[in-house]
Amino acid sequence: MATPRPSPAAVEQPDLPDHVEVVRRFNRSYTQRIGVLEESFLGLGMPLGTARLLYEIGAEAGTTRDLRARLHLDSGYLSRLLRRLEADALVVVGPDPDDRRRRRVELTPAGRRAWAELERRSAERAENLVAPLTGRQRARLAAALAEADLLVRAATVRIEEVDPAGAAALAAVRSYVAELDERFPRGFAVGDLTAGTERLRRPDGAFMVAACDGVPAACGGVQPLGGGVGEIKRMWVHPGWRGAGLGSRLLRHLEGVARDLGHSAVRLDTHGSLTEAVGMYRRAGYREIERYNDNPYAEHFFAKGLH
Amino acid sequence: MATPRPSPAAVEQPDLPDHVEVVRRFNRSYTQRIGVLEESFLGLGMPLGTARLLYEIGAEAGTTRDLRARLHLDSGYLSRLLRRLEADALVVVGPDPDDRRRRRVELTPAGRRAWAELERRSAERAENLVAPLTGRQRARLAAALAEADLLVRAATVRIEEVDPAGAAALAAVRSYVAELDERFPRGFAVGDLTAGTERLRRPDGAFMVAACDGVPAACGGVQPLGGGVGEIKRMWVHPGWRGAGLGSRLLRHLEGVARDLGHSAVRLDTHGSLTEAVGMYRRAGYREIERYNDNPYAEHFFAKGLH
DNA sequence: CCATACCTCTGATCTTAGTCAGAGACTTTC
DNA sequence: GAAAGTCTCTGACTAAGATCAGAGGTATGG
Repeated sequence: MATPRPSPAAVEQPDLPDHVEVVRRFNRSYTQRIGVLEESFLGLGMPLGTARLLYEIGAEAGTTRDLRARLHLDSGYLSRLLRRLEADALVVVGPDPDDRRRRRVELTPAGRRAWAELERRSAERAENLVAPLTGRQRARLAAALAEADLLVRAATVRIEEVDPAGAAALAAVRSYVAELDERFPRGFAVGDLTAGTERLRRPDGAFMVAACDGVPAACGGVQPLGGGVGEIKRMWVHPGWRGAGLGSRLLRHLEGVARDLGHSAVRLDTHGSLTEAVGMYRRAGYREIERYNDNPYAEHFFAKGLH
Repeated sequence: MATPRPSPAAVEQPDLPDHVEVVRRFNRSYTQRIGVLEESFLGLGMPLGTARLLYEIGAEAGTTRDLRARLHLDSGYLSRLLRRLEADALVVVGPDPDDRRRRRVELTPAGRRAWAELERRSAERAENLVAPLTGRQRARLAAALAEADLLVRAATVRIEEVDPAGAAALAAVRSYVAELDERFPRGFAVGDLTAGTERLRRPDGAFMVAACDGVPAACGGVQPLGGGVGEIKRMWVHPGWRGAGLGSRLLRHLEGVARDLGHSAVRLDTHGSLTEAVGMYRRAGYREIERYNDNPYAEHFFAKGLH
């Protein structure tokens, strides 16, 4: 955890330097120093939009549809940009074998070279930034940025309701059971992941996934337990995201969903080896109760009223 | 200091996550989430460039020349933007009394209202970013960003040679002697700040200032002491910048300047109450020597050879 | 007080960014 | 196999960003 340290501006104007002010101050100085350079994304003799598109294709090839979603571009505009890249022989556009209405975009060898050059310049910029710092200061900067990155990403992750048997949900649940299998002393018997998902569906249940850049970051669902009680199931947070409050946020969200579904209380069970989870439930106001099911993997049972 | 924590990506791709990678990763996620919104700088019914200009004028009125330098704009382009703001009655442009070739730009009351609205929206954006976080996490984010801000700013400060009797140098030196007066047990007698500045000029001396956004962050000079020895004088780092390595950087820079000026060693004196400075000199390879002058304020004397 | 340098503005011109309606190709549904 | 829906592309267009040469004021040094 970084030591709160008076920033140069705080010294100048010593009035309430609350969290919002720190964020704004950082935005200004950082975007001025980095963002402005970002705009000369290239000097590759290519306009910004074109370069960004090339960079995105290089990161992961896909259909024009994917690219439009990733970069928030108009279909006509994207089409034009692609034609430009095609004219420069940096990409090839062909029909998607799966659905021939769509078109797939891939880099040519020349495109890969141009992409590598963008990569190189981007890395060079980052290197120039840290160059004047000593090793210790670089480590401090890296630690501070990594911490900020985690929290900013966690703050901007969107929790979305999905089909509990759909691709997004199953990807998250697969990570979940893989971790259980690894952490439980005797492993975890992986059954059919789609079994029992009907109860996690409307009208009596729901399932949520929080994904970041397509990678699942957290998931969890509510299913009916009868008697106006809901049960929170399959709650999981990606190990890399722990400590950023994503779990508490998701838990609060699930409680709200349970309330909307008409439940007046929620229960859940968990294994003792999931210490972070047990701690989080306690902090969130859950009280430990007697065993309420015959789940062989469960050791702790919690409940909370939804007033 | 923030705990190095595996970021979500580091979990996915566990290969060398060096400092450059952390910076690049942060750039991507941060600019995607903040920078993109930054572009819709407002939806104030005003193009981005115009809004940025209005914002800059509001932050500090000045001549068109200043504004051009601050925003890196072409003179013709700026003129056009100003006319637009003038047409909307947000600014008034008039001749600068000091030099009637120049023109001063100021906000009208309506302009101040528009500027306040920009401020409000900018703060709102920062608030929305931290809104999903708990109080503890907000504090962590603020601390991490403040730390990163300090280091990034320190890394991007440019050290420039200036006239030791010029405005930039005197502003820094004024801060320097004000601090000496405050920290020395019996105060510091402030004389004429321009006295003795000739020796800090070429060909035998030099004076450097590191300024950030017009505010002096650090200063220091070299003057001849005779016998191929240079003396480092008036070295000072703004209190808000200490701990970011700016002092060591400046010191190294001054040693390089002294070498270029033909000196083979440097000396300096300092007061015992400036503990940070004493520590820094020791870390930079200076060894304590006998008193070499009659400076009544000096208690410690250092020297270092310039091989 | 004249020559020179400086400063801002205007007009002309160009590129980039972004939007929209509709044509044409393909897929799904009934 | 026709109708309806989906997807990309084209043409037409607008606004914004950016640059340049030169006109016409204003200062400064001899």
